[in-house]
Amino acid sequence: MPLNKVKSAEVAATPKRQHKADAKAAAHPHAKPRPLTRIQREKQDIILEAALEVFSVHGFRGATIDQIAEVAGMSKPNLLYYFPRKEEIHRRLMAALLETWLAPLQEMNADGDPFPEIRSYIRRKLEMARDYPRESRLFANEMLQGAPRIIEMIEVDLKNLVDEKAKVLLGWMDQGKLARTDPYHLIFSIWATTQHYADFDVQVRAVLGPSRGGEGRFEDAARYLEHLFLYGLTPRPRP
Amino acid sequence: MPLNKVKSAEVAATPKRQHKADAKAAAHPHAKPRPLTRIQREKQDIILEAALEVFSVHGFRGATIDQIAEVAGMSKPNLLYYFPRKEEIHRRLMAALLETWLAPLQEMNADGDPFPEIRSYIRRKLEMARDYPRESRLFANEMLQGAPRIIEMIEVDLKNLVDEKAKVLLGWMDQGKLARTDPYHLIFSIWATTQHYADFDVQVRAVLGPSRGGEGRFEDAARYLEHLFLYGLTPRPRP
DNA sequence: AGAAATTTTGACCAGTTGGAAAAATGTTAG
DNA sequence: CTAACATTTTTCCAACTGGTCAAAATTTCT
Repeated sequence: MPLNKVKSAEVAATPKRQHKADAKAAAHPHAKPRPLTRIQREKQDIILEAALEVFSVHGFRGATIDQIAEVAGMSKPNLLYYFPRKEEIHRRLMAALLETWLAPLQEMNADGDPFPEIRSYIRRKLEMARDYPRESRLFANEMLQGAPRIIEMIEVDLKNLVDEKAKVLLGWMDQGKLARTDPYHLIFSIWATTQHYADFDVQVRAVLGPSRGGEGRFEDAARYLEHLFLYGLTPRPRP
Repeated sequence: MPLNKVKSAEVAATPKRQHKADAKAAAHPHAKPRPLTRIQREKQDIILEAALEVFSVHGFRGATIDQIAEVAGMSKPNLLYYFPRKEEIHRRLMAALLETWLAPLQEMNADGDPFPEIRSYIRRKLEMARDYPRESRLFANEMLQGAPRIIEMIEVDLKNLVDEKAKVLLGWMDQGKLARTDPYHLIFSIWATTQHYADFDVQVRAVLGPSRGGEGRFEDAARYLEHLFLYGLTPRPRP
């Protein structure tokens, strides 16, 4: 018996009519799902894009289907024709997000040298914060709520990946190529410092002020982080 | 004319009856506000505590008065007797939060030596993440939404404080006591790395696993961060 | 073109939400 | 004790929410 989804055993107190698609799928569990039409793919993309916009700001509970529909430029029932329920939209978004999210770390290569590898990992994460801030906020929102909808993926896929990369880091430390520190917290600190520029963007810009809060802030951040992770704050004698 | 609150000039499309307290205050702008009774102070505290619990998880929009009332153990109308509207509760929470939030940075002392000062700043922030995770999440939630309700405080109070401390850091750098880097991003990185342990707590615990995800994780984090900020990741020859 | 399938709309619904009003119940100073 | 005040409960409401449904409009396929 699978350990998850135990909830389905609950007695359905309210008989809750099912959505057409659900009903059809239940009737013919082996019916091949009709391939998506062009319109279906296009509209689903529009909806997901709009949902990203809304969910990333207000979180799951705070976002409404009406809002998403409005941003997507369609009526609520029309939106619900493509996604039978709010949760479904969010689920799709999160599934896509997790893949994007893991990719940069996956690229960290054990055969490379630690500093180029770590440096370009930081760069990639910082670029993601710059180019996909909504995705970053969506993820943060889910985390703040205790990740109820993705905890399993975090506990399995993400954990496995980090375990693997922590070993890589340990390997480098054993070879004396990297200071001996906690590889897990090292990874956390890279996540934290880079995602900060997406999640706390308002604060960063407000504090930097108009003169330094422009696009250049990402380059400044990259330079600073590079220095921090390489040398820390101890002053070094001028060459 | 004050620059904020311009919205009151909007034509009130719906005549929206005002709350009793509001009406009273408007009628006698100089009437001295009756001092709070014991019960009032106690109940307000209970409500704020409950609101912190709920707002920190679901954000402003996602939280409901009913939820807060239930956590506070009272009826919704009863709660509304103490705080005329949802926004008011949130405002009070944020005002109190900001003070708590700025305190640790304020303690950073220009006359001290940079490393002890920075180290203990990191410690204090990490302790806050450990001891007040809900406050941290409340703050993060507000940031994710673009800080609509506290942007002014961020732009003024927080910015001024950071400007001041950035000067302190620059002073240390000029004295050669601290590596020359961007003081603003230095402060950001301290915020990011420490608050991460509150805001992304689920993730941290999931990735560390049961063996290392216990309370000890904060000590591990402190050790790691100390090393990171002091020396970075460059390996140093053994003494 | 015309039938079949897909997409869109408008009307609708039950439950939730923020909030108001008033009546009922304490509490306290004189 | 009792009048004045503070607190709590009950009832209520309009707007919003997630979601359904049948019919109409449009697109696709033959």
